[in-house]
Parts: sequence; C-alpha cells; structure tokens
Amino acid sequence: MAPGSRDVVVDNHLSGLTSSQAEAARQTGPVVVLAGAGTGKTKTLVAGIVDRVVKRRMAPDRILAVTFTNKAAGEMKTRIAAALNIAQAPYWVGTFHAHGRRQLRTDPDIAGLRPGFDVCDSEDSTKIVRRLLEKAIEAGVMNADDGETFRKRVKSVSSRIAMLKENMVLPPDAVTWVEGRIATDAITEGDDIMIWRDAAVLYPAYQAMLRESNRADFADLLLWPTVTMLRDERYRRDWADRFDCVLADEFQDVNRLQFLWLKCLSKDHNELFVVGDDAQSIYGWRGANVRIIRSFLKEFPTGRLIALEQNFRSTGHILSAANAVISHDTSRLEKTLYTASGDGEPVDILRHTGSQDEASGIAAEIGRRALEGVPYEEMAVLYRFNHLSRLLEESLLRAKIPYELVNDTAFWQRAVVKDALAFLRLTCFPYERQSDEAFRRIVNQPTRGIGAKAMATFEQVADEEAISLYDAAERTVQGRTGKAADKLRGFLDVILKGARSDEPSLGERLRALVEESGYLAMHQAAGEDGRTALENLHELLSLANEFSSVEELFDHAALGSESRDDDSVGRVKLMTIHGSKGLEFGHVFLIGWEDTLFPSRTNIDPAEERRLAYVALTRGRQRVSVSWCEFRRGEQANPSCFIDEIPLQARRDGWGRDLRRRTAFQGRGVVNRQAQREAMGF
DNA sequence: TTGGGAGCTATTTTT
DNA sequence: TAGCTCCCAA
Repeated sequence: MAPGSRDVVVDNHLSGLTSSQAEAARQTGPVVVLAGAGTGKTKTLVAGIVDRVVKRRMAPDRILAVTFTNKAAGEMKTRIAAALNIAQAPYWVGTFHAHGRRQLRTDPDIAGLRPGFDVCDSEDSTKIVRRLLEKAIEAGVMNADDGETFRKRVKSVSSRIAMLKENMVLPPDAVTWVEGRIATDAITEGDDIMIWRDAAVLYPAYQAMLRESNRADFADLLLWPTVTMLRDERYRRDWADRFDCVLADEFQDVNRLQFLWLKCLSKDHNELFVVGDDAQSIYGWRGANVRIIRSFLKEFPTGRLIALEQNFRSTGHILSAANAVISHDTSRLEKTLYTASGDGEPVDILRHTGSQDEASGIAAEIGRRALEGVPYEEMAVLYRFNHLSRLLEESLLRAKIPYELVNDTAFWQRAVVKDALAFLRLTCFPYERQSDEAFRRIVNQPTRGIGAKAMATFEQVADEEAISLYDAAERTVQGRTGKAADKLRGFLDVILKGARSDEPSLGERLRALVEESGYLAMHQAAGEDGRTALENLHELLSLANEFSSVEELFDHAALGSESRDDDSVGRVKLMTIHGSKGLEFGHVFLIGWEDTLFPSRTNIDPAEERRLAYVALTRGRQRVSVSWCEFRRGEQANPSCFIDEIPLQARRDGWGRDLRRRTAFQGRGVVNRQAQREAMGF
C-alpha cells in the first residue's frame, strides 16, 4: 500500500460531507447526532460506519447498527455495502426486533420458551388479552363496564402491557409499579387508571399464556435478552464482546427497553453513535420516549452532541414555515434549519368551502402540475387521519390520476394471508398448544357450524386435559353424528393430511390446504367481494415458494423483512403524515389543516401534534400546499393554529377553487371506484 | 346455536 | 372502507 493511501480513501469517503457531518462520522465515544429533516442523517450514519471500518479498522461484522423499520434497514444495508464496496451488507445491520429475535432464538430459555417458538404480532397479542379479559369479567374478578367499549378496552389494555414491558417491568412487579405510578400522580386520568390496573393484573396471565403456547410477542424479543444481560454479566459479555461499536438511527423514537439494550451492548467500549431528531418524535403514543435523546448528554457526560442544520432538501420558504411552527415547542433541543438554495415558491395556503371541494381542488391541482411536467410519483398528499383519503380517492379517480394508497394494510397483516398461514401453522403443530390461535382462526372458515358454544367445549376439554384445541376437537367429535360433526371431521382430516404431507414446496402445501378445506372456494363463491382476497391468496402462494422452511416463512410473516419495496412509479402517493416520515417529494399537499382536525385534540401530548406538522412540512422539496376547509362533515371550522404560525412572507393565501377553474381536469358523474381502478390498471 | 344482515363508528401504527 | 356488535330467523 502506498504511503498515505489510506488517508486518501478516508478523505474520499468523507469528502462529500459537510464539516459537521464529517466531524460526527469521525467522533469516538458516545455521540448523538441531532439531524434535522433533510440534513443527511443516513448519509452521516453510513459515513460513521465507513470511518470505523476504513480508518479505525473495525471488522464490518463487529458493527451493530439498528433502525426501526425494515425499509430503513434495507436502505441502510444497501448504502453501507455500496460505501464499503462489499457485496453483502454486514451481518449485524437490521431492526431492533430482528436483532432481538436473533438473540432470543439463540437462548429461548431466557424467556421460558422452547426452540422453534413463534413470534406473534400485535393482533395475536390483542386476542390473548381479549380472552383473558372476557374470562376475568366472567369470573367476576374484573369490572364488566369501564365506560369504554369492550373493543377499545381490550386494545388499550394490550398496549399497556406492551408499555409495561418497554419499561422493563416484569409480570410479578406490574401491580406494584402501576400503583406506584398512580400514587405519584404519573397516571391521573380516571379511565387511564382503570386500564393500567387491568393491564397490571392481566399481565402475568398473559405472559403465562404466551409461554404455554411457546410464543413471544414483539416486546419479548428485546425484553428478555435485556433483562438477562442486566442480571447475568457473563451472558452480557457474551453478546457485548461481539461488537466494537453500536449505532442507532431514529434515536428519538427509542423506548427505555431499547435504550437499555443498546447500553448493555456498548458499555464496555462506550462506542455508541446515535442519530435522530427530537423535533420529529411522533411515536410517543407507541412508547417512544423523546426524553432519551434529549438527555443523552446527561447520561453520557463525556459524549458529544453534533447538530446538523444545513438542509439539502427544501426551499427557504418551506424551511421558514417549518422552523416557525416548530419554534413554539420550547422543550426541544435548539437547532434551526437553513439552506444554501433560494427561497423558492411560497407555501400555498389553500382555503376550501367544504371537504368535497378540497378533494376535487387538490385533484385538479395535481392534474395541472402533471400537465406542467411534474411526474406523478413526485407528488404526495399527506393527511392526519386515514379516512381523509376517501374523498380524495374519488376525486383522483374521476380526474383519471393514478395514485397509490401507501400502507393501506400491510400484506402480511391481511386477514386472508393470516388465515391461510393459520392452516399451515396448524399442520405444523396440531397437537401442541402453539397452534391454538391458528385453530381458533380457521375452524369455522368456511362455516362448519362451529360457534361460540362448540368452541367453549373445545377450550374446556383442552384446558382440562392439557392438550391442544385440535386434539380436543378430535376427541370431542369422536362418535358424534350429524352435519356439523361431519364437516368438522372433514376439516380435521384436511389438517392431518397436510401435517403428513412431504411436499417440499410451501406454496403447494398451502394450495392443497386452502383448496381441500374449502377456504378457497369460499372466497371464489363471494364473487366480486372475494376478488381482492383471491388476489392476495395467489400472491401468498407464489411468495411462499421463496422460503425454504415454514419457520422462515412464519418469522417473515410476523416481523417482515426489507425486501418488500414496491416503489411503484407513475403514481401520486397518498399516506398519513406518520407514514411519510423519512420520505421526501417534490410537491406535497397537506390536507385537512383545520382546528377541528389538526392538531388532534385526542393526542395526550399536544407538542407531538406540532412535531407532526413539522414532519409534514419538511417532506416537500420544491412546493408545499396546505389546505383547509370552512366546513367539514357539516361543522364549521377554522384554519389550524399551525397555519397561523407560518410567517406571511413565506406563504401565499388563496381559494382552492381559483386553482381549479384554471384546469381541464374536471371529470363528471358518479364513479364506481372498483371498476374505474381496474379500467386504469391499478 | 349459528349464521348472516343491518347498523354503527372510526387516531396516528415502524415491529 | 372495514371491522365490529347486535339482533333475529332458521
């Protein structure tokens, strides 16, 4: 190697960076990079990795890098591999959950699980809670009416249990912990107190249920490894010794559990590099704790905070609008975005008379910009609530503008997909309680006369004999005659046949199951209603063939993976503001900015709504249009307080209808959305 | 006891 | 739009 060649390489890697970015990448010891929107967050993180590998000679496989989403992890992998010029990204780059799963799969017993445990998603967790709550009410242990609908209560309790886990509270300590929080007024609201108490009481039973059925929920994946690392120094060293440094993205969204996990793994060398933006913390309701990034330096007094403030994404006007809105959040870490590019177009503030008017107005404006040469995929409409997309969809269809509803319902979450997988899961472990949830899901799909009563019998037999529901059903049906019994026997036989199958292709096995069980026929018989279901089913069958084992398939279904990026071009994107975090578009339309909708009154933390507005505004590169309606659902409304905060010199106010008049994009008549979608090929 | 239809109501949703 | 809950007929 020629003298100095190494430095040349380093310079090459850091040369495309600003001085703050490069400084951050070169930092040793604990460092928090406070990276405003569009300031090159991921770029800096990747540069940090490159610096550690190239200059500090760390082996790529001894670097732990975590993110939250599969998409972000995939992106990070690609960029790291490219930057290091290696074919495959380092092994330990992935989501918190994927890492936790690896750790737990290595030693399932730390969570009281056996090898081959399943990971259950929040829907499964909620179902467990629902059954426990029903039982508790039935037994008179718990209040029947809580002032809330049962459904809402179940959801709330389920999410509180997850929050307990994220606060490192173990089942036996839950009641004490919650009572302590109530005593210190950390929990005050009447309803909230009840929900927390419910959660504390049900948590041990919930955990027992998971163990019994050999399943782990999302929080378990990180909880038990962390608890064990804190308890057992040898275990901790075993894991911590695998890494020379630890990096985390979107650090403003970590919860206490994730932070402790990171600390356990980095405390020996203190090489903890985190990147985030407290002004973009919008997941507090999901357990994210923005105080962790804000107090990073208190936690690590020797650490460094480096702020990235030069924005490379948006125009000056967009940034001053965003800065103005976020400046009212006084608890945030100080930082002000600036740009070297010009002011650009002012932010349009569009006033509409009603929501119908807004929808057609926005659609028309999108059409007009498309005529001006803006590609559809460069435009996005963002809203606070999912239901705001409805009217807009209709207007877009009418205007023949292709669009994509992002994150409608994730593929693996869809009922058909979960049903089909339940068939497969049941064939894997018919005689183990691990498959009980799968059994409940599909015994009566299609209907076989198995209702609440029959299920209660199966549950009872299963509990008494300590056998699986499948087993219980098999025993119960023995010797019975009649239509329902025959149908049930048919179902059980299909499962048993599937269990004995030595068909190597998972797609084939699935196909046989859904065909023979009548599940496929059920959807076929539904005609138009079953069409999407059939499409999803077929997609699943071909997707299943890409997996070499059922375990792999199930893991993927629960946690997903970064491979599924369908960046469809030529379509306007419609999504919630939450869904847009981390993305950018040339032209952004923000709808429904009324005092009745946004800020949403139901958010416990008003500052979070403000940060949401900040995220929304900073998605746009060239143009941002904010729209509000004088009337929505018959109620009068005023512009959102966030609109008032946008400085006059950065905005241009006008009526949405003035824009609409200038365009030829108005279609006519009522449309059948499904038919039109098909006609347009999407 | 089941199954199906009517009717109601919706936060946001990385894993 | 969808996903539940409630109610009634078979």
